[in-house]
Formats: sequence, C-alpha cells, structure tokens
Amino acid sequence: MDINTIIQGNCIEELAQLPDNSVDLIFADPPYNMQLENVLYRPNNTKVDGVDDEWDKFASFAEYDAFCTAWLTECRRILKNTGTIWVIGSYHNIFRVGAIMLNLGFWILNDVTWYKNNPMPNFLGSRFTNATETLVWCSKGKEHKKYTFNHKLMKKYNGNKQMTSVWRIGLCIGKERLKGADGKKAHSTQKPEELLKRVILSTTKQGDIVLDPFFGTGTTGAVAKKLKRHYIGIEQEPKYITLARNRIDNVQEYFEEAGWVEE
Amino acid sequence: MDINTIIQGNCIEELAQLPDNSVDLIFADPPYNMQLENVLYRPNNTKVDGVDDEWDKFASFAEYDAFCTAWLTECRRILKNTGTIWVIGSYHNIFRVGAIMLNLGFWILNDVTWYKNNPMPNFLGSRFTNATETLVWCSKGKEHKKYTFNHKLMKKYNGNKQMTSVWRIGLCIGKERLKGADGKKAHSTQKPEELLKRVILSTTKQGDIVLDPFFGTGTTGAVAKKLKRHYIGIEQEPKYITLARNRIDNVQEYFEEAGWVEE
DNA sequence: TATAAAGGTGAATCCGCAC
DNA sequence: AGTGCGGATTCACCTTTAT
Repeated sequence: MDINTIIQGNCIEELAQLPDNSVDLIFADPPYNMQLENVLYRPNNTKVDGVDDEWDKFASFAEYDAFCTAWLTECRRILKNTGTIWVIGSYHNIFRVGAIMLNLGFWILNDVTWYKNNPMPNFLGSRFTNATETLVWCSKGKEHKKYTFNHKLMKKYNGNKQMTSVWRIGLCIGKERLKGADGKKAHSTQKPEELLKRVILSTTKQGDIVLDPFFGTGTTGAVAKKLKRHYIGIEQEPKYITLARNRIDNVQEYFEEAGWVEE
Repeated sequence: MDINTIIQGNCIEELAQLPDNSVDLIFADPPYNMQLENVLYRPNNTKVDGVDDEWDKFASFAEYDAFCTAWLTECRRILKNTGTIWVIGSYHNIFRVGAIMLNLGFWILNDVTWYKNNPMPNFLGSRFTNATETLVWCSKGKEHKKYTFNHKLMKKYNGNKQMTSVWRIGLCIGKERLKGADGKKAHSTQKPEELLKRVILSTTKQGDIVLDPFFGTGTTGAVAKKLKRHYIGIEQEPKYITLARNRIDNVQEYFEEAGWVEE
C-alpha cells in the first residue's frame, strides 16, 4: 500500500482497494447534502456564494444514506483495531451520518463541536447564527479500547487543562485559504489547518498513516506532513488533486518540531 | 384541552389523546441512557433488560428508534403549523433522534449547542471532556415558514448582537437543583432554567401553550409560568409529578415582567 | 509611513405577499 | 407552483483604498 499519495477516483471504489486493518486514522469530510435552493442576499444586496457544487447534490435521503453506508463500511474494514475515525458535518447531514455509524458498529468517543469564531450571520433574523460544525469521533467498536489518544499532549496544548469537546477555531480565510487564478476560493469548503492539527495530534503518533477519503485540496495531507505522519488521500476531482499536490510539496515539517509528541 | 396541567401516564398514549395542531411549542428531553446504563425502552416506554450480544444490540437500536418514531410522530401531529419543536440529547441518542426527525418531515432550523460551563471531566484521560449537549430545533416542515422566532428579543438578550447557536450555560446545581428528603438530587437529569428560558423566550409569545412529553420535575412548566406562557406536561412517574406540582405552585410570574416581550 | 475608512466574504437548508 | 417585488436584515476578519 502506497503512502503519502493521492488516489484519483471514486471514493467507494478506491476505498475497496485498500487492505483490512491498515490505517491508523481516518478523517472524513463528506458532502453535506446542503439542499440550497434560492439565492441569498446580504443586507447590502450582494449575493452569498453558497455551496452549489455538483458533488453536494443527492436525489433523496435514501440515496445519501446508501452513499454514507457504503463508504463508512469500507472505512471500518480498513481501520486498524487501534485506530479511530473522525467525520465532520453540519446539521444537514451529521445526524444521518452519526446514526449510520452507530448502526455499523462504530463506538462514539466524543461529539466534538467546532465553535466558529467568525460564522456568517443569519441575515434575515429567522434563526440563530449557525456557529458550529460537528465532528463525530469513534473507535472501531465498543470492544476496541486500545485506541490512540494523546491525553497529556492535548492537555499541554490546552494550557495544562484537559481539552474539552468544544474547539474554538476560526474559519479558513485569508492567506490560508487557497485561491484560484481568478482570485476566488479554490474549494468551497476548505477546512482550517488548526482543526486538522487537533485531530491528528490527539489521535495519532509520529509515523502513523492517516486516510482521508474526501481529500479536496489536501488540508489533511498538509497537516499530516507537518506533524510527521503519513497520509493517503482519495479525491475524485483532478483540479483539486493538482492543488493539493502543489500545496503538500511546499509544506515543511516544521510544526513546532520538538513539542508535539506525547510523552 | 386542559392547560397548565400535568398528565400522569405513558408518553405515547397520552400524546395520542391530544388534538391536532393544538400546541405552539414542544420541548422534549427524552431518555437517552441506551448502552450507558444498560437500560432500554420499548416503543411503549416499558424497560428492556440490557443485553450484550451484537444481535440484541442492533435490536435495541431498532427499539429505541421505534419508540422515538412513535412519540415524535404524535408531536408533529399535535404541533401547530406556526409551532416549533426542541429536542435535547447527547451523542448517545441525538444522532438517531435527529435522523428520525428528518425522516418524519421536520425541518431543522438550528442545532443548538449547550456548552456547559462546568462539565464533569473525563477522569481516565481517555477522551475529551464531554462539554456539550445538543438541542435540535425544528419547524413542522420545510413549507411551514411562519414559525415564531423572537429574533429582536434574543438579540437584545445577547448584548445587542445576534444570538448564536452556542449557549454557554452551567449545569443545574445548587439551590436550583431539586433535592429529595435524603438530600440527594431528586431527578438525575434536571435541566437548568436558563436553558428553558432561552427556548421559551425565543420561540413562543405570551399566552402560548408549551407541551413537554417528558416533564420530569417540571422545569418547562416552571419557566413557562414565570414567562406567562401555558404548559402541558406528561410524566409517567408520580413522584416526579408531586415534585413538579409543588415547584410550579411556588413559582411567581416575576421573570423580568416587562422586558421579555418581543416588540 | 501610519492610520482610517471602505469593501469583500464565509458549508446558508435565512421572507411574505400579491398575482 | 412559479414569479416578482417591497421590505427588513449582519458579524468577524481580511484586503484594498483613501487620508
């Protein structure tokens, strides 16, 4: 099995090629199935650039459930018994994803709340500002108790207090956000590196293999490399793979070299 | 339909007695101690003895799902078209509950995170401190857009900035926590009044009817009375009803009388 | 050069009514 | 059900332009 590589292809089909019990961590950022229909305007009459990508469209709940059941089934097979899996989502999809994971035998360890510093407000005053996304963190099953969790390291990272399941992190904006030739965002849902840093620091050791079945522009790979972990990415869109390869090639293994190892 | 009353009986059976389109708000805090304490509920809310093998584990999920499908179906029937429903849970159950609500046609407006000031630490250092519970807030369906939401009031309540979906509230402790004759907590999952205050303030008007199918010690009723709303509670355990009646009788309608009305 | 003002933007299921 | 239009509605952070 090749490591530090990006596989171009269909997520479920490519997962099926990977061997049993072979990766230490899985981070998955699947399509959320947002179901946006109308154009939303800000109070100053500019348009909100919503997620209208084809990869986020599903015909029905049943189709979305079947898709998630398929890729999550493969993920559970591929995961080592000492490994864990993270899946991120919003209220649009995370309840379905979480229920499917339970049905497949995954054992939930935490539901981590990404509490955004700077969420987009609700412009019409019709709801509360949607300020979070949710990460479900699971072991392979109730009986698999010897999973990696770097408790002391995360406590140190958190000012010597036990880290909680609420992570206050800003959106991926500014210099970190990859831009296309037109100056627009290159990917509609790029995640902040701080989020992946916490995921990888807390639940892998140096040299471990991290699998990301929805690699996108490669945030998981970039952070894995910085932290001296290995990565395997699967991504369908060639344009994202090009961006990710270039990004990761330019990454240095510099992330606070000495500090971030569990004692 | 009687208001400001507590109905003793089985949740699903008593919900079935209530008329269509008759309540303005539902707040539900269903049981969620599935695997944790090996207590499971059948669809008729009777307890199931805990079991450990894989087949029965799946059967247990199925029975919990059937139970939730039953009471949530009744809730949707009873709810006015202008009403909304809140359901609170933890990672043990909220994914199943959320998926069922979507399947029944409820339309999620927000997933609100109760971010606890003072959560119990993870003593073994095997997970992150579980610092949240989740509230799913839904309208009756995608097509029902004229639900009550007191946006300006919540903005005022929140220091003149739009309230977000993260609510920082402490656990119910101290004087607020009801104690039994033995000095121990009278109910294992009593919710803080601040939580219910935000729920009721944001999504009802004075004089509205609030239904709580899992009334417990009556936090919903007590806060509803303080805020000049009406309540209907359903509770199976007579000992909790006694506590709740006494509690609500001693409540005064004093909660910042003039201030908390949407302009 | 420094500071201030103006403009852009983020995984968004964001309205109500008349015709 | 679709279309069109009046009217109410926003927070943090980054970039660009102006003073």
